[in-house]
Amino acid sequence: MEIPVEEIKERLQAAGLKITPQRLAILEAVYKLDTHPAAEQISEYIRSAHPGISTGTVYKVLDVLVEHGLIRRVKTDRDAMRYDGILESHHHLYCAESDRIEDYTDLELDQMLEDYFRKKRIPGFRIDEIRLQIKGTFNPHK
Amino acid sequence: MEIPVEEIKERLQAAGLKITPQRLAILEAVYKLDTHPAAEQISEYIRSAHPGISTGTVYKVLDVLVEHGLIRRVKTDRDAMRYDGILESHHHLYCAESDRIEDYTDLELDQMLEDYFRKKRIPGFRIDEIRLQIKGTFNPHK
DNA sequence: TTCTTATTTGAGAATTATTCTTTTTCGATA
DNA sequence: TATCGAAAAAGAATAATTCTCAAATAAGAA
Repeated sequence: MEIPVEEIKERLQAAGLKITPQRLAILEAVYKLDTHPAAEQISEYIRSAHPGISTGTVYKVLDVLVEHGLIRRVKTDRDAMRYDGILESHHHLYCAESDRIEDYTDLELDQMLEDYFRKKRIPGFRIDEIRLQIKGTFNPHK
Repeated sequence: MEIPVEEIKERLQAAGLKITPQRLAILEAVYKLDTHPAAEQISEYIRSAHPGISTGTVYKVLDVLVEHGLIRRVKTDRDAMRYDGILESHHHLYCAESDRIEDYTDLELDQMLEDYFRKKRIPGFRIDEIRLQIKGTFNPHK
């Protein structure tokens, strides 16, 4: 996912956020590291080009970006919070062995789920969004 | 979910685990607290009856129980890891407002998903389990 | 039942991830 | 370009969890 800096600036601005070098660097990092990185890995990545950015800033900026809907949190059964720059509806493949998370997009599936829950309501609950955690193994021994 | 102690002992034994008062208390607590408790809440709960159990032990025992498939981890977008004593296939309703997690069991849905993924394979990935994170709001204003 | 041994626990220090506080800096509008 | 409120830096503080190691104990053997 290669997004030009201009586009990133526009997104920040559209969200009503000031454009700062730190925000640019961090948002760009989330886009580039399409491995659902943790804050730690984002820090590490941006430090090569922007050595001055403090850890606290990374966390704060990530929070702000999540609050303003520019990125998403992805939680695993493991340790740290991870982040995802893709906003389109999608699901995740989790591999416990490798701790890898991959995106899974499937419009047909989404349609099926939407149809299903339009008919079958859940009493006392209004659904905003459905995400599948698909657990399994990458490259299973053939 | 009221499970007799004998049954809990059997489950531990069936998993090849020694029966200790700590394990009994903790597993019982996860069953009783059917609110997807965090380690902290489990600690607090069992301390009333078993004041001596140390925090480290709670974490260690929870790990062991997860490893042996007696309970499950449930992670939210928020802070701490939470635990779930229900092993039957089920999904979760997340309410960001109240931080509540409720179980959602739907065999028809499970069947639909199973049928779907039997036909539509994901290349290079073997599915073990699918969990839905259904995000929304409890008791939406009518 | 008592013994034996590997397993488990307690205690608290250590680590990790994250948040908070204060001061300083800086982006954007006028 | 001056101003002001927002954002960042620094690092202390907190929360959740893990680790270490000595002491206790469950479960099978004798």
